[in-house]
Amino acid sequence: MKVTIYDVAKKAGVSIATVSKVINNTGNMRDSTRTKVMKVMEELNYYPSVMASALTGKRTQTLGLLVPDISNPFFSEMARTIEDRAHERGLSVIMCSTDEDEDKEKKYLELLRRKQVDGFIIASSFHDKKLLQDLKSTQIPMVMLTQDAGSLGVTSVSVDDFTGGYDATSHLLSLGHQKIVIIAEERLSSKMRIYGFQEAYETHGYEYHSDMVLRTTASIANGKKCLEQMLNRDELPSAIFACNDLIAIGVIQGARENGIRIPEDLSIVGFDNTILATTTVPSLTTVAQPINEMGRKVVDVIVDNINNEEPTTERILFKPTLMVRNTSARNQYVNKKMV
Amino acid sequence: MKVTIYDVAKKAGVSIATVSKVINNTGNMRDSTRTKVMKVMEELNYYPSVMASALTGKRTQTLGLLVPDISNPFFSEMARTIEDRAHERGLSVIMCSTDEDEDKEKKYLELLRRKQVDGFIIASSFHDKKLLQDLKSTQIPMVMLTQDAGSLGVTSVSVDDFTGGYDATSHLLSLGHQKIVIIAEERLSSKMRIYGFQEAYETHGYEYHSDMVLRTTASIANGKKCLEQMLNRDELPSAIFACNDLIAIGVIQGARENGIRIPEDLSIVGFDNTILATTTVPSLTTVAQPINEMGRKVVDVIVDNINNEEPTTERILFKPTLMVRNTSARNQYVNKKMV
DNA sequence: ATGAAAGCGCTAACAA
DNA sequence: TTGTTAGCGCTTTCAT
Repeated sequence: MKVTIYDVAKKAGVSIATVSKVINNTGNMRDSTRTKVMKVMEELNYYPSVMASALTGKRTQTLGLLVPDISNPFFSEMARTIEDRAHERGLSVIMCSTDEDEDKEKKYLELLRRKQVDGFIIASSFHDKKLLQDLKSTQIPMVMLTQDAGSLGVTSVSVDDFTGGYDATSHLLSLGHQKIVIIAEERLSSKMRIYGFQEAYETHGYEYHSDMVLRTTASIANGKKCLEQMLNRDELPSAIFACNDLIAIGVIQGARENGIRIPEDLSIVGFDNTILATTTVPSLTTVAQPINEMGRKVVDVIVDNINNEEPTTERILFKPTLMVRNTSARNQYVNKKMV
Repeated sequence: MKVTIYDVAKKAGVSIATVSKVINNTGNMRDSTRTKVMKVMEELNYYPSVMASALTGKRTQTLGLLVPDISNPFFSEMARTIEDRAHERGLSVIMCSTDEDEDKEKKYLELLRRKQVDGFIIASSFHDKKLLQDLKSTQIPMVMLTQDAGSLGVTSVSVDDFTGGYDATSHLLSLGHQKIVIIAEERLSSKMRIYGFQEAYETHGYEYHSDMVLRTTASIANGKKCLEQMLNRDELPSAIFACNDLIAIGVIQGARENGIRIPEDLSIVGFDNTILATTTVPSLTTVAQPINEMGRKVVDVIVDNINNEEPTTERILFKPTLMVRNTSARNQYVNKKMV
């Protein structure tokens, strides 16, 4: 059977209170006692039960991480740094991929609450804002990741999506592209990128039309689909700004299959700078999010929230960096004109 | 404060025992009672504590997943299917990336035991076999994933690595390559792939030398390093079989940077068939592991183990599939001879 | 059909 | 310095 604190106490000839003290390294006692107890714990291969200790009001030492899809490299890279930092801070993490599905959001949130996680890191956008509101009212620490909390009044760690969108678009615009399509997701972060897109258009003195925006969800297949859709409608622009690398890769693949040369016929800029951006050919021009710093920061913030009474409501914005690689080039049409 | 079973009982005007029964859907009681209690639970927003219930001998309903690195697409794709299936079966999963580091292996194993996970899925290879032996002796259900349990006598879910190695090598050999280098990891699965490699050599009537084997750990950077190392020593073969896609991609990148054409000058075969295999150019010839089926199966096996007294010890082997794409081609040298 | 009470493994006063 | 004891929120016999 499982070794309990009683077994240790008995074998060490002390009370369970004493054992508890050595486990938690609290209280005073003779050195010899501490040593003896530790020795017995060792011998018995004793592991204190986190369950039991959590039940007495201590923490469960686990974090809930909600992401849209852990198999999306952006989130798996993020998860990795979160996991590492969490472990450094003494916490484990339970992962949940919501697919941004309303039922799963609810289900996983409830599940994690039942498991009494010490805090939530929410990188998945919620359809039902009320769920988040409810969660907030429970006082369980929570931090939004990759999406500004905005109205919710909750701490968030994200990249400056507006600027990212602006930079990507400016890059394309200054390359002579005038007809650019932005492929966005249905999330707040995409919305901000669209605003950045719009702002860049206006700054450069061009006119922005809302029909430059295409919506989809993050996957290679969907990126390809968008490209084909444009092709069928004979509306292919000279450049595409995809709101994440997965979609961008899909566009690249679709282009290749249809004999469209990149970047000669079509320029593409992605977002995230995942591993995929460097392994594709041509390598992908994309907006980098500082994944490691963000992952580390989000854990530090949630740990602070767990340890302090007062929840913070700061909105932490990281700086995006445009990584110019090989899928973006000067608009041929403009070139010809100039020649 | 947190809503407990007592709050529900009080408000519903029943005892906690009754509430417990409706939670677990056990025992008999008047329909009206059950309904009333459920209504109160709803109103109070009551979530039974998994902690407390686990303490009374029930399960924690969580699985521990040990992988080398969750940001490796192979493992993140695997984690995704595991997570999904686990949730379907009512379990959550705590992820731990060990980096195949001896200290982390030990630390995470202990951590997960303290958290009383119901079972372990171990996809990370352990340096210290004794840890695994100890774990096994605790009777906590465990399943090895992507590595045959072999001597341990524990259930395992893996791909037939020997055949995978054999197929990849045969493919290359029959393409006229005689000098092939295999880049392997320090894991059991790699070892089996090497044996498959060796077997293919022998079957095809060629001579196998142990200096055809290079060792490294899974990363793009390491793959590139291996390529450069061969280059420096002027020992570049006409084909390389990398034991996973990450390494293969690194080799491709290294080759490109050094002006080596793929597949004209160098053929490459990877292993795993991750998302990377399709996004690189040329697309990667690789040995596919049925990730989804494996992930699903491993959860089903562990759940069975949790529910039954008797631990199983079956070794489940999935069939690998060679995906011939564009990084492997006929050896030029042989071609010329034939012409 | 319902409830009282013991106990799961641990923590934290409070006593001794 | 060490031990006693009352919970923590729940399950589960065993009474009623």
